[in-house]
Amino acid sequence: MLTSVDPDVIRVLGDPLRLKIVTLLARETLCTTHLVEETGAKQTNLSNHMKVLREAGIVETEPCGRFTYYKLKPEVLAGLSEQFAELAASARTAAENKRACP
Amino acid sequence: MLTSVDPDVIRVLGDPLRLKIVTLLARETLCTTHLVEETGAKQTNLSNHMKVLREAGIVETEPCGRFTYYKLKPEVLAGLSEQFAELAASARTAAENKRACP
DNA sequence: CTCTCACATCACTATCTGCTGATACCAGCA
DNA sequence: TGCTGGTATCAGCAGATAGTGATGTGAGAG
Repeated sequence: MLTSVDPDVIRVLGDPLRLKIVTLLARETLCTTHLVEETGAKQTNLSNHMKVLREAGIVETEPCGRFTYYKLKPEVLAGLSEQFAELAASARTAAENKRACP
Repeated sequence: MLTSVDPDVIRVLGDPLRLKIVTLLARETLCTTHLVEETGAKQTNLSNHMKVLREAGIVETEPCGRFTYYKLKPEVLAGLSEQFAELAASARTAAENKRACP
């Protein structure tokens, strides 16, 4: 089945800074301070983006004393991967399915 | 290797209407008239989105008389799928890689 | 040739979105 | 209990973006 991908998750990942955050978090679990160092972005800006990522269900927070650790939810990325794979597979056969000119 | 995904392609796919177009094109090759029928969007609006999709390298155009057929480039979607799969795989091991609090 | 139709481009507007500084909140430490 | 440092929230602004109507272009049909 061609389960249409959720536009919201993709839109959230479409921002360059957020995608960088996700790439960093794919390597290790980090807290905001680390992300500030790695990305060079302001803390406020990062906090906003982390909120967006959290509300999109892409990351989870894990308080650790005064720090907040962020970890990726791999199943979300895996789901995206699968849905894009389905789209790609379907697209390969779509070349012959040309609807007649109206 | 953790090849970072291209934010531009993802951002382009993040728009609901564009994602719907891509989903439709994954099923069959269509021209603008068909897309207007299927999506209910104005022709001008669709033309704008098709331009964005074309410039992002996601679709190809194929003139057919007065009509313009759009077809997906499956390799782009397949590439996305692969990159998200890599991110997901890396994220699964990242839970243990917790950097120490600063 | 002229008209029609499919599509692209232009100009404009309303809205959204990312970034920032100021500030509030909250946990641990002295 | 007051202080400090890490994080979240708020308000505001500038730039980006989606949508729309008017218009241009180009290929076929009559």
